[in-house]
Amino acid sequence: MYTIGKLSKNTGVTVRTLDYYDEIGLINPSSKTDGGHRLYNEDDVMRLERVLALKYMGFSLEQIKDIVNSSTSTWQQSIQQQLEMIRREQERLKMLEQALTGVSFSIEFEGEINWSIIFNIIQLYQQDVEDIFQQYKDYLNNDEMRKIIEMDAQMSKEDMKEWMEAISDIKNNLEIDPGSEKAQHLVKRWLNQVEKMFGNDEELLGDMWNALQNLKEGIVFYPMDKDVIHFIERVFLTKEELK
Amino acid sequence: MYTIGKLSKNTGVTVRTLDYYDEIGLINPSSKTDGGHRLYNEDDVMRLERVLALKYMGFSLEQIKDIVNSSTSTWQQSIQQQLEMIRREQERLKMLEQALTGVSFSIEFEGEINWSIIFNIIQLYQQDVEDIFQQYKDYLNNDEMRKIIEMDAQMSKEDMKEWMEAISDIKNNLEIDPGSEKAQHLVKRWLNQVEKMFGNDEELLGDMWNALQNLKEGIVFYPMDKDVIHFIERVFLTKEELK
DNA sequence: ATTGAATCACACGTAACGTGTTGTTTTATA
DNA sequence: TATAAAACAACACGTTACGTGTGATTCAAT
Repeated sequence: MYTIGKLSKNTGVTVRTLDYYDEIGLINPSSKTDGGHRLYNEDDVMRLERVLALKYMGFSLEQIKDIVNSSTSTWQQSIQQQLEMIRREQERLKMLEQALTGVSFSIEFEGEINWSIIFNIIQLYQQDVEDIFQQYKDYLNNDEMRKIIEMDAQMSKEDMKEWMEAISDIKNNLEIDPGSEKAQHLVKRWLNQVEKMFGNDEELLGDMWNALQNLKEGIVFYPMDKDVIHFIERVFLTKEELK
Repeated sequence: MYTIGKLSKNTGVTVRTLDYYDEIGLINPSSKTDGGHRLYNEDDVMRLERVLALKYMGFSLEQIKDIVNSSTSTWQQSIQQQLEMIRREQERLKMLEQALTGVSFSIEFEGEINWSIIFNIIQLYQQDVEDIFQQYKDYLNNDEMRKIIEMDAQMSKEDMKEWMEAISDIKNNLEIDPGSEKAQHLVKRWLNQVEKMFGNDEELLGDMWNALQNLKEGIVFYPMDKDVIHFIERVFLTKEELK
C-alpha cells in the first residue's frame, strides 16, 4: 500500500498528476484511510505503468481510459503491445538517422541541401512512419514496403556514403552522352549499389523503379531525383538500341 | 518560396501551427506578398526543421526561441546534434525494449510481476538514460558504464531468456544447501552467463559485483535481486572454505 | 498531546495549439 | 479580363494535461 507521496517518489510522477488522474477517473486508488487519504495498491501501480506507457506512445488520457478499461488484455498482451510500439518508434528513429546522415553527406559532397529530404525529416519528427509511407502504397504492396523499411534500417553509414557518392557522381555528369563509356560506367556503379541493397528480387526492383518514376523524390530512395532517374533511363534505352 | 499552405503540405505541419509560430515570433516568414500573405524561403524551412528537432527533444517553444536565436551553429552542427540525440533516444528505447522483454519473461517463468523493475521502467519512460545510470556512478567509472550499456543493447532475446532462466532457477532454490551439488551447478550456470555477457574483464566484474551488493535492484542487472546475490555469495564462500 | 509533514479540495494559470468565423487576397477558369 | 473558387489573415474562444498556489485537515513521530 502506497500513499500518494510514496507512489510519487517511487515513480517520479508528481502528486498533482496522480491527483488529476484520480479526478478524471483514470486511476482511482483502490482504498482510502478514514481521513480520506488515498492508498494505492499493486493493481493501481500496474495501472499507472500502463497509463504512462500509453501516454508515452502519444495517446490522450481519454483514449488511455478507454484502452485500459475496455481491453481485458492480460499483462502479457499489453506488454507485447507496448513492445510493438517501441519497435515502431525505433524504426522511425532509424529512418530519421538515415535521413539526417543523408543530409549531412549531401552538404559535404554537393554543398547543397536536398529540400525534399528536409521535408521528410520534418514529417518524421511529428508523424508515424506508416503515415509517411502512405504515399507509396499505390505503387508498392505491404510486403515490399516492409522489405524497403528493413533494408533502409540495415543500411550502414558506409553503404549510405557509397550510395550517395554513386548518385552524386551521376548528378555531376548529367549532360554527358548516354552512350558514352563514362555514362555506362556511372550507371554500372549505381547498379552495383542497387544490387547490394536490394539483392536481385526482380519484382521488387521493377515495382520500385515504377514508384520512382511516378513519385516526387522522397526519403526512401534518397537522394535520387528526377534528373538522375531520367539519366539512368536514357542510358538504359541507348543500351537497348545497341543490341 | 512557399506559401503557408504549400509549406504545410510539404511538411505535415498544420497551417495553424505555422500561424502560431509566426505569432510568437518563433518563425517569421522572411517576406510577404503585397496583400500580406506569408512567404517562406529555404532558410525558413531549415529553421522549422531545427525547431521541430528541438521540440522533439522536449524543449518548450520559449526555450527553442532562445536557442535558435542565440546560437550561431551551422546546419552541419545542428544536424550532428540531432544525430547524436537520435542515437541516444534509440539507446533508451533499446533499454526499454530489453526491460519490457525482461518483464515478459519474468511473468512467464516466475508467474509474478517484479515491482522494482516496473518502477524502473516507469522512470525510463520519463527520464534520460544518463539519469538512470547516475545512481551507478559511485560504483562504476564512465568507461565501465559505456561497456554495460553496450552489452545491454546487444543482448539478444535468446541471451535475455537464458539469463532469466538461470536466475529464475536460483530464485526457486534459495533454500538449498550452498555446499550441495545442485547449488554449485546453479551458480556455475549463472557464471557461464556472466562470462558470456561480460567476457573475462576481471576489473569490470569486480566493480559490478560491488555495485550489485550496494544498490537496490535496478534495471541494469535485472532481474538479480538481493536474495539471488546473497545465495551466490554463500555458494562462493562455501567453495573457498573447501579449498 | 503536540507538532511538523503530508494530504485534500478547490481555484486559477499556462502551453501549444484545434476549431470556427469573417473579411480579404490569390489563383484558376471561362 | 471578369469572376468564382480556393487560400489566406486575423481574431476569438475552446481544450488538454497538468503547474502552482492556498487554507483546512489528517497523519506520523516524538
